[in-house]
Amino acid sequence: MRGYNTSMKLRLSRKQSGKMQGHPMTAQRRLLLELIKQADGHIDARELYRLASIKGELISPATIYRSLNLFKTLGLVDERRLGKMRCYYEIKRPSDHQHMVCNCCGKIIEIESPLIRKLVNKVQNEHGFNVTKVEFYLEGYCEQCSDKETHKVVWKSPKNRR
Amino acid sequence: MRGYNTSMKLRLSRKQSGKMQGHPMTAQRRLLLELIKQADGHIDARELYRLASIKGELISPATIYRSLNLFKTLGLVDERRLGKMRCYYEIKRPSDHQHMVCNCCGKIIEIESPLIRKLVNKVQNEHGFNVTKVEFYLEGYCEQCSDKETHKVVWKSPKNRR
DNA sequence: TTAGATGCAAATCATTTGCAATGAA
DNA sequence: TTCATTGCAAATGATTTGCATCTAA
Repeated sequence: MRGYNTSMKLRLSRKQSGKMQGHPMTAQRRLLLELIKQADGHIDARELYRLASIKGELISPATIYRSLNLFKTLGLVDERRLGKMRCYYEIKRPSDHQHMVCNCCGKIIEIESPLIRKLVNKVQNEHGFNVTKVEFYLEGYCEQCSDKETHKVVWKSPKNRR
Repeated sequence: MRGYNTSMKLRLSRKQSGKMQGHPMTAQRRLLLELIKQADGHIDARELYRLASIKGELISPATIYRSLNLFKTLGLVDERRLGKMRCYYEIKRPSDHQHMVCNCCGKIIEIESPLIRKLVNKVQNEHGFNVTKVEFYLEGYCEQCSDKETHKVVWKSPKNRR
């Protein structure tokens, strides 16, 4: 029995869809999914908050984390922890791909190789282990940064460590 | 093994060695390294604190973390983050080995395969990326737990999540 | 003697949670 | 209507840091 909010409230509540696998599709969830898609992979909670804010849609951190957890549960997004950094989220894709992060510029490079699948299968058979998640993560210096020879300096920067 | 110490102070300060690559070898550091060695891999800060306490040697968390960081810098230990869990430490070893963790019982299985090195080399060459750290981590269910069919229940337990 | 280490408590940082208010279906 | 979601603020839990006090070399 209340009308639309004119101020900081979410504008894009168009109710463009019904439920989401049994869970209500809210404006916040729609926007978050949207942002994750647009981000083209590798976006974190903080960045989602920032982008939403820029769009004039303030979503509380609690909601962001709760939504991300829901998306994970529903299999809509994948969560990756790259190094000691916070978690990154990306729309779930069928292909196996892993990541490589540059310590210097922070660039994230995706890698894909049949060797990964092969390795997982091998391990799975040898140990009778039922693998549900594969995390192959490489850290180092990308081509450009390897030339700069500024590693040590930047590598120590708190900015890159957390 | 307990109760042989009356005061809370560190007893084993025998100054059994000089410096440690330029850094003073203190009783705390000696004990921590000792514990990490005895742990036979995969021990975390909390467990180190607990084990030290049991021995009657109270080492402050701050010192534990500071020591672990030093050990890492000196290349004495390796730090691994297994899943969302806290970091685990192990004495540095020459061989490449990675880990597989059971979601159900928490067991940590080490895996080793020439495929890993092969994969890293391949990626390195293809992308001109200078790899400094390899983290290959598998999550799933070990042989025993796969049979139990109690996955869902235990899997959700907060105990396993953090 | 003295640079560097320790302990303590307070500070960070990411994430979670309790609860009352709000909103989707 | 009704139950799930949201926002807020407080709680958590791991790790870090400032500072005064110790201690290895």
